Amino acid sequence: MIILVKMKSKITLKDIAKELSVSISTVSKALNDSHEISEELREKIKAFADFYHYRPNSLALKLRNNKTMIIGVIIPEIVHHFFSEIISGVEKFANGRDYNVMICLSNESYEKEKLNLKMLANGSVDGLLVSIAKETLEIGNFDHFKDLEDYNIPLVLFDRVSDEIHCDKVIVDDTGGAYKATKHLIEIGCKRIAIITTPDFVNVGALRTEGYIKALEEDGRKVSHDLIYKVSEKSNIHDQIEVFFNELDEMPDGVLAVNEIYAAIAMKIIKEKDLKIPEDVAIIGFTDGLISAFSTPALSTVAQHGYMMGEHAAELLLDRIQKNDSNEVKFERKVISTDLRIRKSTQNIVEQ
Amino acid sequence: MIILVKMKSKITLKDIAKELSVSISTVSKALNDSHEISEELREKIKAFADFYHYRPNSLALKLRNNKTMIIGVIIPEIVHHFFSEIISGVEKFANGRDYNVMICLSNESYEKEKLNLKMLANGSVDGLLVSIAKETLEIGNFDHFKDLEDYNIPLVLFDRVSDEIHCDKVIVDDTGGAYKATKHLIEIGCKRIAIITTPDFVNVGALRTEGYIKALEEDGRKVSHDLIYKVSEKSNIHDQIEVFFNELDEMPDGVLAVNEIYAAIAMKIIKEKDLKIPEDVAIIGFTDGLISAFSTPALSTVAQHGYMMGEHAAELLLDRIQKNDSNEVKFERKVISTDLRIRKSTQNIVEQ
DNA sequence: TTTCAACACGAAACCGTTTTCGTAATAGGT
DNA sequence: ACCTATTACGAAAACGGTTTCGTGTTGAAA
Repeated sequence: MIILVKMKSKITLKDIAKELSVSISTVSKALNDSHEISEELREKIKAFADFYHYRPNSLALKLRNNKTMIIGVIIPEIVHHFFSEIISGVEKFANGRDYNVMICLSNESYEKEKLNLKMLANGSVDGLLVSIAKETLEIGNFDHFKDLEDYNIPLVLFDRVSDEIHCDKVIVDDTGGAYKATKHLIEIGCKRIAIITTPDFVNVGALRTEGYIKALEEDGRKVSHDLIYKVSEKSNIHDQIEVFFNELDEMPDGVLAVNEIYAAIAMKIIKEKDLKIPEDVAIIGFTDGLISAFSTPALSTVAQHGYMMGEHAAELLLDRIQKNDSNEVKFERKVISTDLRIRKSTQNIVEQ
Repeated sequence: MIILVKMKSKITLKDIAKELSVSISTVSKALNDSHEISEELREKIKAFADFYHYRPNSLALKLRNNKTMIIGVIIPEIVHHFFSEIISGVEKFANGRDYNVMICLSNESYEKEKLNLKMLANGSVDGLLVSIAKETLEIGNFDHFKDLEDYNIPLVLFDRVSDEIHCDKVIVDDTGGAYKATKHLIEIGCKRIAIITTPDFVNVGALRTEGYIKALEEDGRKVSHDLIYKVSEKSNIHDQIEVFFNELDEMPDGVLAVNEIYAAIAMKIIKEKDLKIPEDVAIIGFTDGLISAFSTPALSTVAQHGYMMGEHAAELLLDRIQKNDSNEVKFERKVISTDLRIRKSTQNIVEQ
C-alpha cells in the first residue's frame, strides 16, 4: 500500500485547473467570485481549492500589481526607546492600511545606510521611512537619497532629517522642547544652566541647543559657551561628561540633557559628587523612556511622542504612495510638539 | 521648446532592448556578464543600463526564484529592551546572509498574531521567527501555527514557546537564571526571598519560578507560597505589587523579579516604605536593560543576551530554509545561558 | 570545397497571477 | 427559421526577469 506523502508543496491555479480539467482563467475567476463562471463549477472549484489550502502566491500578485504592500524603515538602531516607539506607531498605522513593515538598521553607519537604501529601493518596498545615521549627517553626503528619486519611490524622513533632501518630513519640535525645558529650569530658580548635547551635525542636537539658547536670551541672560557641552559618540560618554563637569569653574545648578542616556549619566555623576538632585542641581532630559520614569529621583523629561511620530510618518508616506502625484512636489513638514513631564529631578526648589 | 520630463518610471529590460534594437534575452545576458554576448555589445548595453539607472525588478526575481529573501518576525511588542535586542541580533545575522527582516507586532493579542501569521504565510516570507503572545499562551490555542506546516514554511520559536508546536526553538535558560539569582540572594544572607513573577501560562515566568523553587529547596528551605506573587497584566502592576507586600506578615529581605519593570516597580515601592536597598531588602531582576543600569541603586540582573538569542534564532531558521530538508524533522532546541550581573541592589550585605 | 565548431544572438518557456477578449453553445425574440 | 443576446468558458497577454534551446553567420580544419 502506497502512502500518499503529504505533498506540502504549495498548490497553484495551474494544479487546480489541471486536476479539474478546466482552464487557469476559469479557476482564477471562480475563486474571485466572478459571475462569469456558473455557480455549480464555481462551488466545485472553491471546495477543491479550500480542501488543498490554496492561497494565491503573493509574489505573483505583487509582480502583477507592481505593489509590494510593504514599506521599508531604516533607523539607526532599534535598541532605543524612542525609535522602537516610532516603529510601533509606524507598524500600527501601516497595518491599518494593509501594509507591512520591513525594518533595516543602519547602526549609525553611512555605508550600511547606503546599502540598505539600495537594497530596498530596487522594488522591494513601495515607500521608505528613514531616520538618518549619525555618520551620514557627519559626512554630509546625501547622494544615496537623491538616487531614490530616479526610482520614483516615495521617501519620508523622520527625526533625523536634512534640508538637502527634498521629501516629506516629520520632526519633533526640538527647539520648542528644549526651550520649554530650559524655561522650566529658569522658573524653578536655576542660575547656571548647562546643556549636554550632540555635535551640531546631528540636527536634533543642534535644534535643541537653539531652544536652550533662545530661552536663556529671552530671559536676558548671557549664553556661556562653557556650559554647552557636545558629546562625541566616539569615546566614553561617562568620562566625557565627568571631565566636562570637573573642568567647569563652578558646577551648574541646572542641566538639560538632549537624551535620556546623557541625562542618566549626568545624574549618576552628580550623585557621585554628593550633590543633591534637584536641590543642588536640577536636571531634565529628552525622550520620556523607562530610565526617566524609574530613576531616582524620577527624571523630568521632554516627552517626544515617538508613537505619534511613527503614525504621522507612515500616514504621510502612505498618502504619497497612494495618490502617487509625482507632479505635486509640495512636500509637507510635520512637527510633533513636545510635552514637559515634570518629575522629582526638577521639583520646584524655590518654594522648598 | 518641449522640455523632456524626467520620466522617473522604472526602466526595464524590455525598454533597453527596444532602445538598442536587441532582444530582451541579449540584454539580460549582457548585464549578467554572459560570454555569449560579444564584448562590444555587452559594454554598450551596460553603459546604457547604467546611464538610465537600470535595476532589476526584485519582485520579478523573487517570483522566478520562488524566494523572497525575507524572514518574518512576530513579536509581542517592540518597545521592550529584550525584544528589540533580539530583533537587532536577527537583523544582523539575516543581513549577513542577504536576507531582510519583516517585523510584525502581535501586541500580545491572539487575534493579531493569527492575522500576522496568515499575512506572512502566504508566501511573503521564506521563514518565520515567532515569540508567542501572552494571550495566545493563556488561551492555549496553537492551531494557527499548525496551519503553517501546510504551507511548508519553516518556523522557529524563541523565548515564548510551546511544546504543542513542533519546530526549532531558542529559549533562555530561565530556570537556570532564576536559580542562580535566587542562590545569589541566599548567599548574601537573605532569609525571606520573594518572587514576583507572571502567571504560569507564560512559560518563561513558570520556568523562572521553577528555578527559584529549586534553589530554595536545594538550600533546605520550605517554599512559602505567600512569597510567590503572580502579576496579572490586566490591572495596574504597581498597585498589585504594593498590595502583595502589604498583605505579607513580614516584608521579604530578598526579591527576585522576573523582569526589569517588575523589579523597578518593586524597588520603587520598597523605597517608598523607607526600606534600604540592599540592606533591608536586596533585589534582583531579569533582563539587563537600561533601567537596571541607571536605577538607584543599580539593579542586579540576570542578563539574557537577547542579541545572541536573535542571532541563534535567525541561524536556525536560515539553515532550515536553505537546506529545506522537510524530511529531516529533527528539531533543535537551543538554550541561551544567562549571566548574573551583580550591582548595588544585591551588594553583599553580610560582609557590610 | 565541404564540414563542423565556435560565436553571437533571438525565440520562447517559465515563475503564478489577473484580466481582456474571443467564441462556442444556448436561449429568446420576431 | 433566422437573428441576436446571453451565458460560460478558454486563449492569450501582461507583470519583469532568467535560462534553455535553436539558428544564422563566420572561420578554420580536412
